[in-house]
Amino acid sequence: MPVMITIRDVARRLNLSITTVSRALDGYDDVAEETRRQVIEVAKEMGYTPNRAARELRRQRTDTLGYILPADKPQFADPFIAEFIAGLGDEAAANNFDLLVSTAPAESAQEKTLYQRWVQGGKVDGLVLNYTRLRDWRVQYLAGLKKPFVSLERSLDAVDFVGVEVDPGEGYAELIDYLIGMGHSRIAYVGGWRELKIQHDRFAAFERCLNSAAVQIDPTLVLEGDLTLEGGYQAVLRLLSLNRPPTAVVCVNDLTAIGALHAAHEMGLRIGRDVAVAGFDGIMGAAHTNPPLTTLDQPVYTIARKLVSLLLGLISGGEMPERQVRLQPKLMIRESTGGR
Amino acid sequence: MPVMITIRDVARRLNLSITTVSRALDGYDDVAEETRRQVIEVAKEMGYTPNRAARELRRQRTDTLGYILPADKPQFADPFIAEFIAGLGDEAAANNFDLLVSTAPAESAQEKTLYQRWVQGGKVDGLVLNYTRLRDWRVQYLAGLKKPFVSLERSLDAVDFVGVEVDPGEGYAELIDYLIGMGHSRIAYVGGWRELKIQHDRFAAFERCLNSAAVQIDPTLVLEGDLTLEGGYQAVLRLLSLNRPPTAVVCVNDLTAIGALHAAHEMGLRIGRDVAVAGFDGIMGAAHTNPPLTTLDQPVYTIARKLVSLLLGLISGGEMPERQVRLQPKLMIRESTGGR
DNA sequence: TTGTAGGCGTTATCAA
DNA sequence: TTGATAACGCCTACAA
Repeated sequence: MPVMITIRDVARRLNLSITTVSRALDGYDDVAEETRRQVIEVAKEMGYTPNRAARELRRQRTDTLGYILPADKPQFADPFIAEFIAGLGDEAAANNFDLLVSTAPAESAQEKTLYQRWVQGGKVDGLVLNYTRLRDWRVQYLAGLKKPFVSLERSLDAVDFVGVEVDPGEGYAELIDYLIGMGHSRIAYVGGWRELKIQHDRFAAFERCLNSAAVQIDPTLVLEGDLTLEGGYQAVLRLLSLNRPPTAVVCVNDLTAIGALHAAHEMGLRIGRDVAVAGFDGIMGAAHTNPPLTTLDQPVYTIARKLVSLLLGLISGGEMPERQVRLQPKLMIRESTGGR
Repeated sequence: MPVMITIRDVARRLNLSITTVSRALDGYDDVAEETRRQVIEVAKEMGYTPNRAARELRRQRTDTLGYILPADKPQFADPFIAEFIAGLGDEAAANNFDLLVSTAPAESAQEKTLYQRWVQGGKVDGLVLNYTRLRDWRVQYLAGLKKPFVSLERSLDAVDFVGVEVDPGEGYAELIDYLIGMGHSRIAYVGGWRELKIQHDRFAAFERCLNSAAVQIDPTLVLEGDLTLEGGYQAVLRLLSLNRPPTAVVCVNDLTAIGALHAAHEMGLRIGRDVAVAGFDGIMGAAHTNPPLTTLDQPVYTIARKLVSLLLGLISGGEMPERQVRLQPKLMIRESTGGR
């Protein structure tokens, strides 16, 4: 058993009350300067660190934020997730908050148990959601308990939405215009789970753009992946094996698109010439795929920091100068679609 | 402020004492079956979850394990780390423990503060270390406080070592034999920070193998990377620009090797013919690089689970049937070195 | 089988 | 400027 040094030990050593020690360390101004100096010195020398559990119990807050990745397995290897978590962690740390991260399959019993443990068990002061579902029990649950949360993309359940939204409309308009300009008319879409807000929004924008350009959407060219590399790979293998395969594949995210690159490669196609591939996200590394990937770039890291900053505002309960942030992704044209 | 439901609320609702409720929920056998049934039902209905802070304070343990990734930035995108953390998390979860993860640059003040906060502040019951340094203050610190910890690779400071070690000796012997058999004599090594135990051990094994095969080591062919893709890329660009470039490059880990593949690709070399590249780790995806990567495969996920299982043994303080686990990596020959 | 009461280490209120 | 004291919510020896 490691020795635990408590505030009592420090107080005894200095012949002070624990009250004074506590206040000296917390920077209250009703402590004599000399006393404070001594307290800080001795505390440091003794290696005293306040006990988290005790402090949390007393203060009724944890200075901890939570993020539960909705995935079957921990997909930290997904660069989008890695950037996202890095952003959350950095902004949290910058405000002296910890970030608790875990994983649970979307809509699973496990997911509900985990949220309940964290929320009702008081493990976190607030939560960040992403991969929001159109109807999202998490939103209803948290809103019902008045537990602070923010989300990337608003769910239809969100009455009082605080978070960040990325509008795919203009970006897709640009992308589709460009693809059509390159002579494509058989354009496929590899999406994600249909309940996902991003899938819904992005595919709707995609449809809208094709319609307004009077280009037919062939239903056999619309496939559902799972946002992973493997999903993109499998879907595009199928697409390219069709009698009349597409000449361009628009993917709901970059990972899917990278899987698409693999598939096209394996089928012996020249990417950018025989078939065009585009992604969405602008993850680190998208510029360094083979060939470099055309994508709609959104500042994932910055978005994550913004989400935390909004969440902290919500927790502290003060005035919120802004409650929603709306962004446009930026089209990055690279060789996977034949370049400019 | 979200409503917090405490054990008191449940007790009041049932006209029972909190003692009885507590014992009913914790499965003590001195509770009437009927009482227990009611308690469980009402607790569930009210959405009661024990307050973590209170429970931890009372029990003087947290059922939480910690892992601090020694890196400048969160490198969750590193597949080795992703697998490692997944293993830690899964084994922890299987034993009803949480896993707390954070990042701090090796040897930084930030690293020390974080360890101190977690250890002295009682945030975690035990810690997992990897990327152990030859002289590692973490080992001394934790051993001094008698705080349970395990490590992947033993530090020279570890008096009473509990953890997993992977011995590169035999694997490298096989690899070097094979490379020499393929006609290579100018073999480069791209390593990591020299204080790292894995760098020390792997490079020592590499040297030993070349010596016993009476192959000269050209010092200009030994470079220090940083275990990242970018580091491997830069190092190999330099190597291949030498007047007398190497014909084979052995890398301390797979990520470095993948960077090496990029560099060789960019220099227009045919990998596996003009230059051979080998890695170490056997990360997911190593078999799917272009071309597939020859590597020394170690079961990262399993190692991580084993580490946690050892740590839990240490924490519970019972008999430890095994305190050290030693493993041999397995040579996987693929096209990046020309295949068989 | 159930209840009473003490205390885990902190912070905050109030009095000295 | 400092100190005594009462919670925070839970678990558990001990008493009933």
